[in-house]
Amino acid sequence: MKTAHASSIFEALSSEVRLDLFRLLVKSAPDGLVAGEIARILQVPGTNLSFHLKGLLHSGLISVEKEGRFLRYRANIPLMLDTIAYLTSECCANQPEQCRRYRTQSAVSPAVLPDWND
Amino acid sequence: MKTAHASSIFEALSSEVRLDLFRLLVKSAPDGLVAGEIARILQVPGTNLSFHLKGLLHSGLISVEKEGRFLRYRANIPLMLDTIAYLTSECCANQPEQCRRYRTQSAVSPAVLPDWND
DNA sequence: GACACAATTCAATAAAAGTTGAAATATCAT
DNA sequence: ATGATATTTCAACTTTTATTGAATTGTGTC
Repeated sequence: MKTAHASSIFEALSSEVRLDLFRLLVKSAPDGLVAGEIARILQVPGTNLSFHLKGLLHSGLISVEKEGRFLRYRANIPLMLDTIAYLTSECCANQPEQCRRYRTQSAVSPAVLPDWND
Repeated sequence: MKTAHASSIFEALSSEVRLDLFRLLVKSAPDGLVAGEIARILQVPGTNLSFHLKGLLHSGLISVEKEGRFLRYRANIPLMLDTIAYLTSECCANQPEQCRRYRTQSAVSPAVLPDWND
């Protein structure tokens, strides 16, 4: 995976609306959901949902299929697996041993992380 | 990991400059690099680099340590591993079997992906 | 055909992110 | 103390992203 594509995928996941949306589609796999259902579940105005769906589509993280007058969206799970593989390889580049050393620990002590309720 | 933190991490990785920066720090682990070295390697003006370093710092993906008049930055690899774990769990939520089915395939045929040279 | 429904596009606006040069802060060397 | 170096902060500006209501497109139903 190229860096440009990877950063576009992270860009797509960088909004809480879009992250929630993608997670919802993952949970709804393999059937997916039509736009109206998504809007109702996520409590997002349709026009705004379209905006975010377009962002996810552009990254390739979701796909769409026409179904009568509905549009059905699905998560592109293989691409997510590729993204995970990219992250894994970038994270451990040149030193797989280093990641192995960390793998059993927790990420970081709470004190050094920003407060996510701000 | 909370959704808000996860999306903030993806936000941090959503810029190619910051993604390159993070990858550079991963390759430089565990020593890390001081700001000046990063600026020289990545060919980014110091003032702009500071801006992006702050973003990565805020997400928790990198850490900083004072070293005389230098500031040394390091990748927070455990947090990246947590992020990978988050993605893995979100991606396969409620259907680990589905991800297993995909794992040996390639992500998607090139035709349905946007052109990343645009 | 006329009407209702699903969803998008458009236009306007508000808010946030990115970039740059100049100024400020802090440390080291003489 | 003075000057050089490392890095950040500040202020101004440009660009991009997010949100919303109104208008548009396409499909199904009567």
